[in-house]
Amino acid sequence: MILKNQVEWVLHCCAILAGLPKNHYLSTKALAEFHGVPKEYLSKALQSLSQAKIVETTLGPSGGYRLARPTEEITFLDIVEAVEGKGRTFVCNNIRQNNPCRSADHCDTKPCSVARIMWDADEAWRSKLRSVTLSDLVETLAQDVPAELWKSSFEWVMARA
Amino acid sequence: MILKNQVEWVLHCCAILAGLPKNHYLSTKALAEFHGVPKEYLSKALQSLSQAKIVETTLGPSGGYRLARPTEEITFLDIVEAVEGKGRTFVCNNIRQNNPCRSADHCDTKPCSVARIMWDADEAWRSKLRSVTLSDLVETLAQDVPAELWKSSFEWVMARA
DNA sequence: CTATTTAAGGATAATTATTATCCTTAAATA
DNA sequence: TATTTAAGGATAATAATTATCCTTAAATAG
Repeated sequence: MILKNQVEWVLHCCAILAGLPKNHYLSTKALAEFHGVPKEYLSKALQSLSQAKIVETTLGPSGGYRLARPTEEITFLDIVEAVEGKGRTFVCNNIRQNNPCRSADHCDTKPCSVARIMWDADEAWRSKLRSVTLSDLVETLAQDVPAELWKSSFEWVMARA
Repeated sequence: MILKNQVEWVLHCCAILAGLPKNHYLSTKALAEFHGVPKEYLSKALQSLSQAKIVETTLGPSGGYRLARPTEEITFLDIVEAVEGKGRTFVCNNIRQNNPCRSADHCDTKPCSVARIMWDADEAWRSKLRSVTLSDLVETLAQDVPAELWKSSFEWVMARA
């Protein structure tokens, strides 16, 4: 069970968009080139972000993407779910219904115990992702990325935004 | 990103094995029939449990599987990892290395910030699964499953164990 | 000793999900 | 008007999941 590589891509894209000055847009082309990923396929992932209202777009030259909300109001969960979907990692097929000892009219009152436990773990995962915002990420990156590289990357982006 | 259906199967199988008296084994055939799942494929999942030392086996008539440890010492994480592997759900391809502003000899000191956050969420998931044992599951099932069905299921199993 | 039952594991096939690529359309803009 | 862009449809390539079938060797019952 592995997340799509698009998740990694859009998280990094959002980090870049987070550093963009107001009223600037960055194109799929620039984002794909910056991260060294295929433009057409990245485009699909960015469309998912757009549908999820995490980014907004404009067309034409100097068009592209920008964040739709302040960085403090965009969580990792928002971004991950936009690409990966909101479904749970554990799907309960209710195999307890196949128990040969069950009467045909047996009716379950609660979800399966196994599923409840697995879903609790899912929720712990979600909860953790919900607790981290893009703002937090930018803060961490600002500390981790050498000042030199931080500056040149910003300039690279601004030459295209 | 969805867990294998084998995860659901083996969790239910372990619940059944947890109710087995000492020195009894239950075969793949019985477990597959009880849960209404394909015997051959379930067998692969049970082999994984065996390799993970969660269950132990014996051959021949009246052979099959039994738990290798007390129920309090088998966690959901043990079982899930046996089938699903121990890898993380987020794989970092380190796309920051593709940043065109990087000098060729640039060397990262820490793992990528994005990955660290995603891995924290993975760990929250694992941690939750590690906190629940087979013993806990059996306790919950004992409350959820009607006494009638509980009894008849036990008898069904014992007729084959 | 023999026939049967069983788990283990190899080989392979079918199905589904992921990872793309290409093309058309319509909007923005220079 | 020509160019640039996102959106979205269609399709293909690759990989993961979900099986099925077969052989081998160990345990056991007769």
